[in-house]
Amino acid sequence: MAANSQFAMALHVLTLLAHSDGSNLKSENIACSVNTNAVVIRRILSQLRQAGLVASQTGAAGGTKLARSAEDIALVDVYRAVCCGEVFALHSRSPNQDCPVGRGMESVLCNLQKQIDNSVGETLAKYTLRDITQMVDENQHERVLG
Amino acid sequence: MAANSQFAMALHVLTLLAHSDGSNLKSENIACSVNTNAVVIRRILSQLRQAGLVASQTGAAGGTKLARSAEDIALVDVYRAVCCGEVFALHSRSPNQDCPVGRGMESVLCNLQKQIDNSVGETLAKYTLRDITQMVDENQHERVLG
DNA sequence: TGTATCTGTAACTATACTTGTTACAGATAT
DNA sequence: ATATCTGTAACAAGTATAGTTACAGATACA
Repeated sequence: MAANSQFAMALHVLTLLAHSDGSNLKSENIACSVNTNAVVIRRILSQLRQAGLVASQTGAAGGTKLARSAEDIALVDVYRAVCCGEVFALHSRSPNQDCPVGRGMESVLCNLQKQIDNSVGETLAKYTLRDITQMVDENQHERVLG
Repeated sequence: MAANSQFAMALHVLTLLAHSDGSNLKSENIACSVNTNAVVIRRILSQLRQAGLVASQTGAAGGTKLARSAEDIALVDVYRAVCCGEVFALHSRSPNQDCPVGRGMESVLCNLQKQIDNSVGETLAKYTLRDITQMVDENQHERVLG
């Protein structure tokens, strides 16, 4: 239990929801496919709900379904929803401001961080949830590399 | 002390080395600018050394200097050297293989992971250590966004 | 040759983050 | 009413990163 796997789990969850078109899925059933606890799933669903990607219903016969069609959910939307964090972190302690290099590094690194985040976002914007479901269904996993 | 800031620190270290052209820098002095412990710096230098980016000398009057000129060190080289890890992690437990979606997710996610890593690498390949030192020197931090 | 100074690395601690788990209040279909 | 679901708080466990201390080994230099 180390690195953040929320994006991976979120994509898995959404793929399941896309498959059960229209009907509510229970967190318990989703958890079974993802191989984790139902509460972990509900936590992820909570973030996806706040991002407007899914809609949940409480009570008996409740559950969660997609709030938009799979074609209208880009992977970057999922990425932003669970906000996995940055590719690299800045210094945990600020650099020494008495040093010219230390003084200048932070803003340079911060800008670089933003630029990398943008390129990740652009890559993830190329694919929709529908692309993922198709790859999972057809086992045409190569498409994601082409 | 949370996210991996080794790439940020490595870039800071290399920028300092690029400034002291030719002469050895002591880990203690580098640590002062980065605002951390000398051993933390030596650990990062160890990785940069293995990647052939710096050269160290033990003993009195020892220290570390760049092994190549700053123009010949691309940021992607630094990124690979400290191997910060992936943008997102795969499931910590494998998905349920009895579920069609669970069975298909892993390879799809793995391919997506590789593609993202490639786009990060391409972005970082655009800049060299010289670009960083210039931005730090001239405070033309905007360049990294242009 | 002896000493001071530096690196390289092991070992340990502290901290923080992620996940897993239990528990329970609130909502809702039947 | 009751069974069944979600939402969320609270806590435990595992792990990664960074910080720190300690010390062996290398080397310049008096």
